[in-house]
Amino acid sequence: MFSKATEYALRATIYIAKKSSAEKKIGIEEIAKAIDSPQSFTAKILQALTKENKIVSSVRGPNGGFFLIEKQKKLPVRSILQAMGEDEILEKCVLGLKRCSEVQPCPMHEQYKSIKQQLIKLFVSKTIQQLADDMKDGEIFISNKKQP
Amino acid sequence: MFSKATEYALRATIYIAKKSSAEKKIGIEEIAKAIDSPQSFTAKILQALTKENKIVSSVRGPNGGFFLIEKQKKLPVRSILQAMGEDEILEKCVLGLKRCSEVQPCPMHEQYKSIKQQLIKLFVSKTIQQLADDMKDGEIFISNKKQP
DNA sequence: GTATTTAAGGACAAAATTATCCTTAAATAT
DNA sequence: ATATTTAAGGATAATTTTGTCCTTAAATAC
Repeated sequence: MFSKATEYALRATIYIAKKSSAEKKIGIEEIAKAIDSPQSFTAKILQALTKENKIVSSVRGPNGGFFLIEKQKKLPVRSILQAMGEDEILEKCVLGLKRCSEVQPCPMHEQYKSIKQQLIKLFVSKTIQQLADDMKDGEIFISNKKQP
Repeated sequence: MFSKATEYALRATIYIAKKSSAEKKIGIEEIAKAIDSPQSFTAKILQALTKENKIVSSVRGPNGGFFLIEKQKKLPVRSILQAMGEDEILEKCVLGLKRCSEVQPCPMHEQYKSIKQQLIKLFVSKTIQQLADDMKDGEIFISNKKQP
């Protein structure tokens, strides 16, 4: 569905939301290990998400790292897709037709329509915070390692 | 959602299903023009779909070209994804986690589950034939050109 | 048979994506 | 001030995806 970059962006942001706060920031090394992603590449991605502090916040130096302010935690998950420039996936025609629409529908359009709407709704209604909160019980994970 | 290659594969196969038969085969030039795809690249893709005549049939020489036999028209759309090696997209975790499952769900798993099921159902239940048939009325299209 | 038409197949090129590494800048601690 | 820690940023490399072009093979037409 999404590119690796966007998958890493989603996982990293959720992990940061869960594990950190303005008081307890979190470093790139821990993040990359936790979400099982290539560290340097993930750093680049977080750099993008941190641009203008849109999705993620960061500070440099000792005890520095990444974190989310309250406002950022309340962002819909879709805003991560937008920041990654991969938002159009949710709107796109399954067959890749530029003109596919209600006026000029492709053969999949009618049936795919409701699935698309649900996808959009999911990514708009769920906030970063909510996903992080869901993990609190320890029954929901964001790692590729086998849970004990 | 899908790679360009798979988008072209879907569009080309549907177009062939609609426009051709064992009696009236259809050439790569017409196909590529009709579905608005790069001709040589599309040829390569059809080559793959024609391998072992799995999804598409073809013959060379004058009046040769591509076509579908009845058996092929009845294949589910998903078989095109499978032939393109992109079938896993339907099953994959949205966050790209290898271990995401009912036992070890990611934070999106529960909500994405039903969307995934609908996606799979759509691609399994719809046959190539059905998509081609839907276009018969001239109210459903597979082109990027503006309809008059 | 020879020429023509059309897909098959191989080699290669361009572009995008994924990934690494090194230097720079900012913040803190001493 | 100096050293240390950590993200920011730039350069570059590897891989995958997308795309083109040319030759070969098969089928038909003559």
